[in-house]
Amino acid sequence: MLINLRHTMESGQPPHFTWNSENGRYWRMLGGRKWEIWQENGRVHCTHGFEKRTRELLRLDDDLKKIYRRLCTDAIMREAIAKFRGLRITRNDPWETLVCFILSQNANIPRIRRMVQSLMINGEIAPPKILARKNLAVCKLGYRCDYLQQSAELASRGTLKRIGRMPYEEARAALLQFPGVGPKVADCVLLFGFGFLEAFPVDVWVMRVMRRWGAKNERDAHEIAKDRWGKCAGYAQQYLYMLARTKGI
DNA sequence: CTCCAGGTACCTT
DNA sequence: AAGGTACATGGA
Repeated sequence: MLINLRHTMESGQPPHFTWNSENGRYWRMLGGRKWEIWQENGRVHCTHGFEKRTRELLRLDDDLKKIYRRLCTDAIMREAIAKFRGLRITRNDPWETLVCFILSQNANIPRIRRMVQSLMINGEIAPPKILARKNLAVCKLGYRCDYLQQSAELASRGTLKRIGRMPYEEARAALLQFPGVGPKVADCVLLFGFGFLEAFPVDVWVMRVMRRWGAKNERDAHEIAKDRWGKCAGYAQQYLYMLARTKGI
């Protein structure tokens, strides 16, 4: 099984904000139990009883080799794949993903992580109904606080459950109705929360790389991504994001 | 002090 | 349909 756990867990995806790194292992609480994941001799291990959830989180059923064959048609992508070989897209809880990326705007990863951690109860992000009426002044969310609480209100009506049953385009339109959710955050939630691998979040880093293919704006970037990578666009995005960040593109 | 950080909402052309 | 700006907060 091809996977690099560190690249996967520490690449700005939701686990980067919701999981803890300790002694070379990763852990979080779920349902009052400690869920631990680690890698030895290439193989992924997890706390007994979490095998199915681990498989889902790390998308171990994705055929990474096949995805690479689709992506590695040019030098930039080949470089990214060589550098971050084994990086996988993760599949996370939609509500937690929505919270992470509403908070992500105009913040860096350490700060996003702090804000997310401040919203946790028993190791899980507080559910919509709680968050909607909780006083979040001590959480230092800045202007994102209103977005979050209004989105929590909307989510508390089962909206995310319904979105989960929609096709990609419809789900995207529905997510854009949430306060504080624009194109970038919507695509992150579609990719990391709902598992749509065709989603292509365009942030400042990805946009910088996409200029190499002639993209002048976000619309261009999406069009190019869809043409070149189709249902693998989400994977392409994650590799380009990591490459841009480490190379300072 | 200024600039920037996995953007969005809102206001002008 | 594009382009510009304010927005809280904290670290460099």
